[in-house]
Amino acid sequence: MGRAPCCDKANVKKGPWSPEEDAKLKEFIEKFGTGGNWIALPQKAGLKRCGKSCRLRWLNYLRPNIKHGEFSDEEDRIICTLYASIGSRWSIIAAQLPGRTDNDIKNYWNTKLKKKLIMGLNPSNLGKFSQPFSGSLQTQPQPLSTDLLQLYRDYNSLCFQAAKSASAAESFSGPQNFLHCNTSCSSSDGSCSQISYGKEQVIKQEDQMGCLHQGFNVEESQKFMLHYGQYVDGDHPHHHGDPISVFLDQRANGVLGSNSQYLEEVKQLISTGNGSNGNSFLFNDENKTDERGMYYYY
DNA sequence: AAGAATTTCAACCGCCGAAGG
DNA sequence: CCCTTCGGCGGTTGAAATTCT
Repeated sequence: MGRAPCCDKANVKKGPWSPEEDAKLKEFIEKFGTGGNWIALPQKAGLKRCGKSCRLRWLNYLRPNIKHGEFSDEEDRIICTLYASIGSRWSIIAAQLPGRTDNDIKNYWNTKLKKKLIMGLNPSNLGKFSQPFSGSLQTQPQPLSTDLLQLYRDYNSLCFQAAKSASAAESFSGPQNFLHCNTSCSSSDGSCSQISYGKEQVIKQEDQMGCLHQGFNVEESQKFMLHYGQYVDGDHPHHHGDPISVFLDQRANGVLGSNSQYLEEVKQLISTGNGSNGNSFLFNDENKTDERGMYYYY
């Protein structure tokens, strides 16, 4: 019954690949292909590696036409747009970026792009930019679409709906964070955005004004700062429970709409080339475009 | 210059659906 | 059906590199 075990874990090498191992694997696959069986491949190729490890090494590093190095602005926009639509479906996102691997994109998102996006959503940063920019993502801020504003509003709305009912709050991580957070926080530029938590909250005036200038009303701006502040404080790339990720994942997973709806959006995006329009990345959602604003990411 | 802190990213882990037996 | 393996995927880890103090 069944098949042979995947590999003998005790006799399998782990850790970084040596140039010799890389050469063996590359040579074998170029000569014989994978044979449709990764588990059997290492033995045939004379490698003391698990089949899964070989597959990963080939797909992420050795296979031809892999693109290494900086992501372009266009690639950034595609990743952000697709992430906003379908969440962390890295393999689907990678399929739209020739030469990029899902692992690469996942790392890039978790270490750089997400930060840029969230920095851009912080109203205290918005005031720093009086004019929209175009140009390199690394050196200049760029405008975000109003849809990201809408994403954040959806998120805040969910938080407050959920906060009204204990059972809802239990099933949604955002409100729990919101309700139970009791730490002080400061924005990344060192200015404190939030002075206290609990029922009495004080929001730094200029940050509120930043929100208001960007189309938030007073209540929204306060909600925004509360959520944003708790993420920025102690932010670390290994922490993936930040509000915007949780929210985007839940949205993509159907909390705010059916998954198929967003997959449809992706298909449309790809076919129409939307999301690569000038400096802002936009995706069509006729229900969520009642306002326009300009947001930035570093 | 040196130690601490932070960031990066290759690689591993574990789960899941599909399919073999 | 049920059990098992395989391939694929997303989440996570940790060593190395880089930046900060």
